[in-house]
Amino acid sequence: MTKKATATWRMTDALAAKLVSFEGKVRARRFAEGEQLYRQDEINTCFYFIKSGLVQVSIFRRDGTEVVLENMGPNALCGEGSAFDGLPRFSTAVAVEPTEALEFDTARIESLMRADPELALAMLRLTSLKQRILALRLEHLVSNDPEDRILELLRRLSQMFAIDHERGRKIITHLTHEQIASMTGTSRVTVTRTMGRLREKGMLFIEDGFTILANEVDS
Amino acid sequence: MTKKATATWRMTDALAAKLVSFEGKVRARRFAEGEQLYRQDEINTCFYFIKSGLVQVSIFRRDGTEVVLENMGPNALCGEGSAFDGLPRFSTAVAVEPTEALEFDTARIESLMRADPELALAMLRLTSLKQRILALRLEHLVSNDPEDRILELLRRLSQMFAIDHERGRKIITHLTHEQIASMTGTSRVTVTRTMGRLREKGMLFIEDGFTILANEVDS
DNA sequence: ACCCGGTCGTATCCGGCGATACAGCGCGCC
DNA sequence: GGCGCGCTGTATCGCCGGATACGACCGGGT
Repeated sequence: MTKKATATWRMTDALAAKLVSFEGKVRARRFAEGEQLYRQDEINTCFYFIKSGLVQVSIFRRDGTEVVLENMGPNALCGEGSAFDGLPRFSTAVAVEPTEALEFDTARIESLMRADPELALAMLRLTSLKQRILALRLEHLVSNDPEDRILELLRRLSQMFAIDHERGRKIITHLTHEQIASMTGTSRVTVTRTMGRLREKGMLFIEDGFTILANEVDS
Repeated sequence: MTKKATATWRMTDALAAKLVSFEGKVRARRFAEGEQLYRQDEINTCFYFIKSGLVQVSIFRRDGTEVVLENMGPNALCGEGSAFDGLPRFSTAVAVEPTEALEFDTARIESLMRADPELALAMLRLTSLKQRILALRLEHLVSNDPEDRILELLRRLSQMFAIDHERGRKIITHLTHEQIASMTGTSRVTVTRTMGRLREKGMLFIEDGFTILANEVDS
């Protein structure tokens, strides 16, 4: 029941390799637990490639509630959204574990891209992936059915982190019901209720703290 | 009460100019009303810059319901999401008016970007903007309050299309309640109910078919 | 004039989610 | 060991949005 490794996002190894190759050419940074990489509403032009640690990216709503967008683990990129369009950041990123990251500055990215034209393509592929994930989350959030919302999250985790298991795909990321609630826009109670129902239906199993998504449910 | 000009998205002029400058270097295409630019689940590598016309981008859910992502009007880009990551398209784009577009192929984009390094940067700025819009929609979709969901849409339209008006910002895009419902994940009935409430509260006015968003509501 | 399709307004009913409260439980910490 | 904290499982209740149905209105077409 390791509490660690709760990441909910990562990129393909090829893209990660491309970004890692800039080690030495960009600033290396370390963030302590609880330190912010960037904060909602501020304007700056940096984005971060996470080498190790864990960063929670979330939006704080007017009413004070927090919407968790992702937990970015090793080999994830964050902050590139507001780094490029020059508008205030729409999310906040805080390290929930000690974190090592590479800091790219879009003010200097042009010269980096000139030196390595593949960087631009890699970035585009990556932002495209993020766009896809966001659109799919949207698709399921318009539904008010919590089962739908939660299954979408589990399927995504299954694709990104799960390993094969006799009864399905074992998701090696552990999220509390409260975290799931905050990512799916439901209440904590509804998450347990819904996951209970899913278990009864045989779409889901719990084994020593890990969630197993039945194959036939796995899209 | 023109029925036309129902676009819900456009980009800044500077970015549009950059893409228009490729006229002649990429394929020009025309789509008849009802024709599809691309279809959900298929794989291909093209994306489109819309010169004139109107294209509806939507996701069809398993249960048959349709989630409208955007109505792309002149100076909008669509399809770049699945063009770059090589995965099946997550949305369908169909021309709802006769449409002229420039067709970019990511298979050839590398040479285009080499010829004009600014293209990559323009694309990144654009996908970043889309990421922002999607994230903000997400922020409000997690809320189950229809008022919240609908105001988010209206604010966005206000920023993109509205003109100043004595009582607020006049949104020159006309959407039916049904379209709003499909974009906000509520029912048609709830949209009229909610907009009625907003009108009573003085946050909203209707004038010859156009919606006016009161200034103090305009974020 | 007539019909008709699309849109907006409104009523009723039902189901299910959110809020709240509380009980069991595992784990870590003093 | 004992205590406390965070997580999970349930119960109750109130409220509100979805489904459905129906009527009014408007514009276009024949």
